[in-house]
Amino acid sequence: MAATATLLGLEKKSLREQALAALRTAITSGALEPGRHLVETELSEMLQISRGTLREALRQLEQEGLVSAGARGRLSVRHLDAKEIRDIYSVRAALESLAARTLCELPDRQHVIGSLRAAIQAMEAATHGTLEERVESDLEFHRTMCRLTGNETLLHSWESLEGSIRMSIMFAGLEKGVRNMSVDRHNDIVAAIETGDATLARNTIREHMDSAAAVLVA
Amino acid sequence: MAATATLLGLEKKSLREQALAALRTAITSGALEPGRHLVETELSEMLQISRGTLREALRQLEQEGLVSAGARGRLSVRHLDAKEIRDIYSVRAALESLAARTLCELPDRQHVIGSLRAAIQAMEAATHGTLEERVESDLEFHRTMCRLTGNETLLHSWESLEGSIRMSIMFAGLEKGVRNMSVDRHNDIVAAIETGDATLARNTIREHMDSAAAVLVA
DNA sequence: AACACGGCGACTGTAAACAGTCGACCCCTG
DNA sequence: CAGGGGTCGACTGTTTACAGTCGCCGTGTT
Repeated sequence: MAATATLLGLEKKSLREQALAALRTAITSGALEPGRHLVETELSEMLQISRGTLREALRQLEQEGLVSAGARGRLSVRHLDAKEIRDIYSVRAALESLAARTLCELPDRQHVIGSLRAAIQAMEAATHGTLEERVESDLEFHRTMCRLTGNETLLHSWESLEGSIRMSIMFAGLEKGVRNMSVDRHNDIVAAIETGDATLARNTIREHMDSAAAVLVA
Repeated sequence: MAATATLLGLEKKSLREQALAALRTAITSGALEPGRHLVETELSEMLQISRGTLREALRQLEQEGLVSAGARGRLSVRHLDAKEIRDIYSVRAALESLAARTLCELPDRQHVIGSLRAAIQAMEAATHGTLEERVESDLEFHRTMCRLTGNETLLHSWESLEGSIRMSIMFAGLEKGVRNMSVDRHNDIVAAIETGDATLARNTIREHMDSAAAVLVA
């Protein structure tokens, strides 16, 4: 039963994880605006947790690049300019290109294709949902792609970047983000993977990323 | 003066940073062998720091992939098998390919070439040093390459992977690691960047990574 | 002998207290 | 009025103490 609960993601989350999630949401939603100075006592009071627990969460956030350290350990919400967004998307493109290429090289891609198609359906289902839901389903597709490679390191690296990606979308303005989630584009990616042509898949990903980044910094 | 001290890296390191460095060294040197269960009270006593401070360091280590979490927050030193090493090197190759490609696209690469050549000279100087020094100078070359792109996100991602890379080298056995640092290979990389041919540079990096990974898992 | 149960020890999760440091502001002085 | 010095307040760095939980082991029962 315990195992089932774990598999279903129902296990009690530690306060640290809750705090981490809450802070991520607060930052990517803009509740904590870029450049905002983060005061530990303030946050611990807001989240109703102790500073020690909070600090652990902040370390992870720091590692994810959502908060940056200033003088004497002062933390503030990271501020992204256009160049940084392009840089983030360059790295994202590199990682997802690897993912696509890896998937192309799998002998049996049926299961992969199926999972990706399911993720796209989830995106379609969210088409008329809130913006947050649409972004979420979009990221879920890409995360799934990385996960399906079976390369844990790749998945881990992508997830470390995920916060920055979310922030890019947030920072570039919410309306702009909408165009970033066309279902067609994602179908192209799946189709490319289905053919098994690694070069094609890589180029499709790269174009997808380039256009997404272009929209965000336009 | 304070700025100078900072630039020279002379600023007082916090206990957390010292602990982090110590733990990284302990793990990559094998003092804490893979699979080893990490007990907080044990480590805090060894390092002469409090558990709270230690836990912050452990969070970072976890994010870097050097330690993995088991049931109920139990941490242990990550165990790498051959597949994982290949996976790590796949991601490394993707990141460094991006770095090389980015450098190729710079209009003025003279400064870059100079810095890389200097890094190679440092490697040559370390040829007859200890194994640790050779590995260090090797990694320094690649880190420099990432840094010179000016893409902070890329550098950050690479540094997040650095611990895993070190662990790969350690895990695969120390003797094998030696061949991993041929100066010639690195000269090839610099030469490729100098030509400005992004495809050539990318392929050179990829070959370098492939052969390195092949040696490690042989 | 097998099994259920209860106490115990080992660890992690969390909180609260203590210490040190830097900057701002005010007062005092020339 | 300008400058020096000192006090105060706001934070972060670090430690110590407390609570909860799980597994182990011995014990008693059948």
